[in-house]
Formats: sequence, structure tokens, C-alpha cells
Amino acid sequence: MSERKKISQPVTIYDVAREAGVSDATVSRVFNNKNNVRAETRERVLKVAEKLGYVANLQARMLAGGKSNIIGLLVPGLDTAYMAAIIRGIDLELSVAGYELLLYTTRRRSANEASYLQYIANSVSYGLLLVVPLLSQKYLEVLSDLTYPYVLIDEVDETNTSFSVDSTNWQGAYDATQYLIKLGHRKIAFITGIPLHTSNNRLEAYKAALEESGILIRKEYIASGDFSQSSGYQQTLKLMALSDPPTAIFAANDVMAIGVMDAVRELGMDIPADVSVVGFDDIPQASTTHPKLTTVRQPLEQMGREGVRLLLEQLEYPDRPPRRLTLATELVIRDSCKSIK
Amino acid sequence: MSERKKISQPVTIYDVAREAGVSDATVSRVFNNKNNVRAETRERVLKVAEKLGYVANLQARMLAGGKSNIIGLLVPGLDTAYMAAIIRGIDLELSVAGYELLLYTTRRRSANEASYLQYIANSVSYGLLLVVPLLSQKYLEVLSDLTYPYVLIDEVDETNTSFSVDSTNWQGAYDATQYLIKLGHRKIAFITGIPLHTSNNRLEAYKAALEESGILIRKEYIASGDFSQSSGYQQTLKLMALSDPPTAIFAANDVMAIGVMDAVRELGMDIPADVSVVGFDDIPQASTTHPKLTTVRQPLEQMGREGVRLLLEQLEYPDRPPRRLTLATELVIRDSCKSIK
DNA sequence: AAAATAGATGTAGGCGCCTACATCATTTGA
DNA sequence: TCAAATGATGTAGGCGCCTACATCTATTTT
Repeated sequence: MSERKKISQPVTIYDVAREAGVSDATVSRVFNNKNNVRAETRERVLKVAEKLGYVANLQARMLAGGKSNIIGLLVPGLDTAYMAAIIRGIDLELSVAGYELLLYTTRRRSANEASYLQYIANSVSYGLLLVVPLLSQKYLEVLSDLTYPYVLIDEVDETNTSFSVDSTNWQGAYDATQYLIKLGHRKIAFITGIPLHTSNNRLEAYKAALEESGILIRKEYIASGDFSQSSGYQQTLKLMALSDPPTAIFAANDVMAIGVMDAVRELGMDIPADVSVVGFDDIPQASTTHPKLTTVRQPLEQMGREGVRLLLEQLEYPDRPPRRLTLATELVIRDSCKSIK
Repeated sequence: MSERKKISQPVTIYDVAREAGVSDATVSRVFNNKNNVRAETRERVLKVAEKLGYVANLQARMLAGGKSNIIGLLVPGLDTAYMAAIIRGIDLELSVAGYELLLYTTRRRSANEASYLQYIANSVSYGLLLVVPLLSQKYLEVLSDLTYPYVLIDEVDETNTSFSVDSTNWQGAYDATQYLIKLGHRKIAFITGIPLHTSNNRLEAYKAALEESGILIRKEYIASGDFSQSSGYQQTLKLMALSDPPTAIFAANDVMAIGVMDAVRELGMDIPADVSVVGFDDIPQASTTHPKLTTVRQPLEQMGREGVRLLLEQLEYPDRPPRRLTLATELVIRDSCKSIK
């Protein structure tokens, strides 16, 4: 018990240098993979470092001009499967690159967005990923004023002045609607999400697909939800109470689609026999519902990964112009839709 | 456009000092709320700092002996509502205290737990919160060797040498089982989670409650799940296929309970008319199922908050002996159970 | 009013590491 | 074989901030 060495953190680069009989500069070179170190010296240093349990002090390293290996992530919260998937991708990619993740939530200091961002920029993190659906224009302005690398995930900067990753929301929703039409549905309802860029795109695609097939767009078939399960539930109750209820419901995200399924069942109807349901996102839960949910897969995890790549790219080549990366969505056909008659 | 000032980060304490006509030491004192600064000097410094947009450089501050305001959080992943709730609590409490959160996942460098922890300890974070259900003994050993403050969340260190927060798993499960018994159920099944400390406690409590009421514990009524929705589903199918199926199913967490509900419905039976279902955790989704899930609420968010408090307490008073905080669970009665006959 | 005391501010050095430059050792070329 | 080139390592100074100590100023004491 008393034999256990308290490791605390007093092992500095000097300790290693002394023990290895070299200067601290050499040790530093070894740990930064600089070229000019003799192989045996490097090995000796590494061995000593290992023995002493040396771990570089990040603060000092950063202060001295070395790059931090911390990047920030700004999100509204972690409460959705959507966010979890994106973050999983981010974490995966970041760990490959040897970076750490500092989590910032918009909940905090939301009092002053500008100063919060500035705070972040001056903090330890060395770049910022933003997954902020309700990204205000203000954020964007401050961001572009700051000389600070960042990437928008699932969000687009219309001014084309930011690096960003998103997916083909329009195409995905178009495909899904087309699919329903091909199944013979004519009475297709759509439940919207919060009016964000991505969300609006889905609605537009829904309309476009209908129009293209010469199907009248009925206002009463467009219900406004807010991405929550209960809103999907409530709106479905309303839709099905119409004198001429829809035979298919397309929800702007999976969570609402689950609410839709609940409501339909609640009304004593069967999915897909009586009503076909389509979601959007393909969160893990989508494949565990009964019946399994047909949905538009958004490559969330990959979006996280690509976001990281874009950020690291900026860190390496600060002068590259902003890029926008749009990943393909994919219609995942499962069991919640049925061809009509 | 070209007028926009690039804020980057060159505003140092010296810039402020010069502009305010004082020395850097004074500026430092101001920002560290030291006593010996004349009121007007302080004010002048603050004004200048504000004007220049000065934000302290964390690295330098930490290096020079100031405390970091970053604490680490080690988790296996963010994919569960359970984790999201805990993290929400952590985030909330941390933001109150002005701390930042660095996210570490066990996915990473899991190759060597010891060195990973050591890495963390030598990194920027200044204390560690662990929400690691599958916490290995190894982690604990390394942790206690390190002179590094940490808190275990929803996990217990049997050796009583760690700060920790958990909840009354045993009591919660006992209450739930008692509730079912009082409703007249005798054939009560239990679906276990992964065999963790917390999970085992729930099973034990289930058994204890049955025994206490003189109800025989039937092996075939104890199904082993793994906390996943599909395991809840599968195990329920098995349970209901017994020649003498249960009239109530108690799942060790809500996610499995949702799987249970799916399965029961799938079998054409009604909840709660044919089968009563109880979960554990009270994740947000529990109140949006149909029928709404009766469950044992675990104060997840509060556990996160208390975990932070315990950690900050350690930072402030490094010599306090380890404490274990156990928060109360609560039976939340909703609509998924029905008294029998 | 001079001396003692307390308060305000400046000075200097260091936290651990990095890197430009200097220095010394080794290899290559003529 | 000796100079030039190349490679390996050490030296010095600084990154931005903190703090013990020194210095100077405003109060208080006698």
C-alpha cells in the first residue's frame, strides 16, 4: 500500500533529459518526431520516458507554440440520438488523429454569443465544430470575424464563407416521397420539423415530388411538428381526424415518425396495412420499432467524421478556401410502408 | 468587409497592462480577484481589458500555477438517454461553476487503461468524472495511485476509497416489485441487464421482495438481457412462450421495457390489460410510450450535478476523505401496470 | 511631525516546453 | 587527407501568466 508510488505529475522533460543524459531539447525533439535525432538516442530517451512515466504537459506545450490537440464542439445538448450519432463520428475520427474533444453547450453563457465564441477561441481548443441547428446569424458573423478554424455540421452558411458538412436533405425527402407515390399513395401527409434550413428543404422536396406527379398539394396534409415524438403523435391524431385522412405520413424525422406510429396504433389502425409511415435520419431506434421504420438515412456518423477532417484540413492548410461537403442520403426501405391496393 | 477587425488572440496581459498604465502583475491581480488593488485601478484595468477584448490564456495561466477550469469526463459513449441525462446534469452544474468539460471516451486508447488515465491526469483537465458502467478494477487501481481528483458516477468503489455518486438501486427495484405484488401479481418476471453492480442490485431486490411476500422465485422468470431494446424484446418473446407465462414483467431499464412493450403488442396482447410492465431509469422516452411506462426514476441529472459538486469539493479541499453519495430513486406510476383481477 | 504600519504596485523569476541558432561530431567529396 | 556538407545535440530565450519579494505611497500612531 505505502509502496505504491504516487505518480502525480512532477515528471518533466528535464527529468527525462537528465536521466537519459541529454538536453531537454533533444527530448522535446524525440516527442515531436523531429528528424534530427540519432536512432539510439531516441530509443534511449523513449525508454527513460517510459520508465519515468513521462507525459508531456499540454499547457506548456501549447504555450510554447506547439499545437494544442484539443478541438471544441459546440452543441445545444446531447439529448438526441441524432446528436449522439454525429458525436460518435467525431469522436472516432478525432481519436484516430490523436485529438481531444472539449464540449461546449449553447445552454451556457448564451447571454452573449459573441463573447462566448471569443472565449472559446481564446481557450484551449484549437478549432471548433458546430452542430447548432438553430445557429443564429450572429454566431456566423462573429465566427467569420475570428481568425479561428471552424466547421458547420448539418448546417449551411448561405454566404459560402464557412467550411460545412451537410447531406442531401432535399434529395432524400424527394426520394422518400417518390417512393410513397410509387407505392400508389396519393394522400400523403407531411409533418414538418422546426423551420430550419434542413427541415425546410425536406418540405420543399415533398412538395416538388407531389407536384411532379401531378398530385395536388393539400394544405391540411402539411402538419407542423417540432421534431419531438409527442408532436408527431399529436399531429397524426389531427391528420387522421380529417374527413379525408391520408394513407401515408412522412415525418421530417424519425423521432416524430415514432410518435406517428404510436398514434396510428392508438387509433386502432395497422401499420403499414392502413397507414404507411416514413421517417428521416435513420437513428438506431428506427430499426427496432415494430414494424421497422422505413426512413431516409442521413449519414450522421460520417458527417461527424467528415467535419473533423475538414477541420483538421484547415489546421494544416490555413489558407484553403471554405468548402461545403454534401453527403448523400439513402432511402432505407423497411416494413412501415405498403403499396396501396 | 475589409474593415472587420480580425480578433485572433494577440491580446495579452501585457497589452492590457500597457494600455492601462500598470504592470502585468496588477492586471493579473485584477483578474484573479486578489485583494490588493485599488478600486479605481481595478476598474480602469477592467475597462481597458474589455475594450481590447482580452481573454486570459488558459495554458499560460495553468502553467504558471493557476488552476485550470477544465474537468474531464470519461464515458463509454453518448448513445444512451441515460448518459445524456447524466451529462446534462454535469453540464449544468459545471457551467454554474464556470468550468469546461473535456470529453474522453473509453473507446479510445483502450489498449492501455493505465496509461490512458495517466495521460488524462497529465493533460489539461483538472479532475475527472467517470461514468463507466464497465469500470474495471484496473482503472480503479490506477486512479487511486494517481494523485488526481475523481468521482465515480453511478458506480461504487467497494473499497470505499473513491468519491462516488449512485442511487438506491436496491430500494428502487424493491419498491417496483412490491408495487406489482400489491397489484395482485404473483407471476412476475425480471429481465436483467448486463451483470454490473447496479444491475445485480436490482435483481437482488426483486428476489428479496418476492421472498418477503412468500412468492416462489422461479428461475424461468428471470431472463437475462443486456440493457438493449432488442434484448428486452427477445426475452419477452421467450417469457411469454412459457407454458405458464408471467402477468408482469419488470425490466432492469427503460430501454428494455420498451422492447418488452413491443413484444407484448406483437403477440397481440394488451398492456396493461394482459401484461403489466415496469422499467427502470425514467428516461424521457418513458413518458411518451403508449401506454406511458411505469418505472423507477433514477435521478440521473441530479447524479451528474452531485458528481460535479463532489469533484469541486475535492479540488477545494484536497484532504477530505472519500464520500459516497446515494440519491433516492422514486417509483413513477404511470399507465403500464394494472391490478390483476 | 516623524516614525511605524498597512496598502498599492512594480520587479524578477519561473511554470514546462519549443525552436532558432550555435556548436560539435560525422560523413562525403575532391 | 583536409575542407565542406550534413547530422546530432546543446544553449538560450521566450510563450502568457502568476506570485514572492521589493519598493514606494498613503494612513495611522504617538
